[in-house]
Amino acid sequence: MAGDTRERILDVAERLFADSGFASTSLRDITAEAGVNLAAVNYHFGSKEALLGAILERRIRPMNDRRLALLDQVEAEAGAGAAAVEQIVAAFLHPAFQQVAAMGSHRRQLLKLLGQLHTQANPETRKLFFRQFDEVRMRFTASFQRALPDIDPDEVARRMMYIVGAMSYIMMWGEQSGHLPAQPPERLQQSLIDFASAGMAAPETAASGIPAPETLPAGAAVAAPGGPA
Amino acid sequence: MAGDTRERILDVAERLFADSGFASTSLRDITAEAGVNLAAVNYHFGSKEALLGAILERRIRPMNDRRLALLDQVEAEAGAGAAAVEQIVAAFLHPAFQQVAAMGSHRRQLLKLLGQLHTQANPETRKLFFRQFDEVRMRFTASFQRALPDIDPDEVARRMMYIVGAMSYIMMWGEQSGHLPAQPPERLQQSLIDFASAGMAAPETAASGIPAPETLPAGAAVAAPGGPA
DNA sequence: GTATGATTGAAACATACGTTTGACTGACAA
DNA sequence: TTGTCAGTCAAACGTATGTTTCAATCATAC
Repeated sequence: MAGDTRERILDVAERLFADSGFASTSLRDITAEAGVNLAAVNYHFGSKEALLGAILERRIRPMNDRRLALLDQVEAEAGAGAAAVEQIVAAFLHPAFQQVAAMGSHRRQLLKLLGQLHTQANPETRKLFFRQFDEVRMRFTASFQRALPDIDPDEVARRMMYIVGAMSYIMMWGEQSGHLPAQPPERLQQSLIDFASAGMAAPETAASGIPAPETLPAGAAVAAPGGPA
Repeated sequence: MAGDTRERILDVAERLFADSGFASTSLRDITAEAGVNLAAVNYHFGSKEALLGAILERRIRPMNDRRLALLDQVEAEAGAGAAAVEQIVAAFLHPAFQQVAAMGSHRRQLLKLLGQLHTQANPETRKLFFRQFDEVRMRFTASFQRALPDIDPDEVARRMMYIVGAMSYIMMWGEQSGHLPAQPPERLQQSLIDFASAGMAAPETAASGIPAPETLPAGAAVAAPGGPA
């Protein structure tokens, strides 16, 4: 069992972190379930925090590499013109769905982990990690802007965030929502591509308009949203 | 200081839970910052977990009540016909933005807390809490289905999840993303309404289509997305 | 004023945590 | 055979945790 201990720790820790959160999962939980000694974590990774870093590294990097490769293809096929919005969206979403599918029964874990990153990991782990997304974000934003010259560039960037949010949410909670029939991944992916592409290409509303509910008489509101705190 | 201790605990705990996570925030952190005795939490709330429940109750219920009230208005104005998609979307999103705005400098906390709920709180707190969203979800889904009779009802429900995901994500991370200029809340809300309305009303792609990247030669992919684990 | 019940206070409780230690094991090279 | 060294192991370290205890305090009603 050469690199075996290390791998078992990674596998088990990934699952437990995702299920119960980073802070709520103890090294004793992990090592017990992995059948390794408690000290093995600090021996192989240095600290609990570094273990989290190793888990993220192992999963995220290949996914983002594949996103960039697909975007290269899409843009190459488009030649001098701009790529179709649906194609760019698909290049962004597909590796994530592929990743989740590849994790089999451990679906959702990667994304649950990502969601926890923001609040659980210490700032250094956080920053160091999200830098991995920077290139992906910039390349895709640029490609969208080329495909949608009429949309304000900042608005394009915001809409990319909406897509990330929608993707994360459906992957985390979609299959355990209960009130929705389970879907084959390809169908779900197509559904999200439909939604995201239409949203990304939506015409912009002029800056003036506050939507109708705001203008309705405030008396109809039920309760103030809590104190000032 | 009658109900004062209780309120101060709620305020401080809400902020610390949101910033550092439920498990990572100790009762000593909370009570020290609130200037109350350590035992006050267990006296007033019973347990740390129950404190979390009280925090959520205080914030979520008014927001959801307001959502339903706005939806009532929108549907009343539409009379016999179906309400406009944008109006329904706005009725859903506006109370959330209003809530966030009302929290002033503590923006994001509510939603960070919600994000953590899934992994941090124990299952009972979780279930008991998300039942608060059931009525909102069902009423809005029904309204959307009436406005979009051509879209499969399940697809409508899925798209509602996308909207929730996009909203949660932008509220949690939008303002600290760094690479996006800060926006006045009304603009951000309008931006999200544009995106969400277009996505909700998007035409459905036939079940057959797997998007283009899937069909590209697999050799172009960079790396397999990690092992089977 | 005094009794009563709610609230606060300081201290302790038992447990769980991440990390470190130092002895031990096994494989492989000299 | 001996030496080396990465890896494993049981045990302990110091600290932080949520919770409990019980005396002290406060407001209020009699």
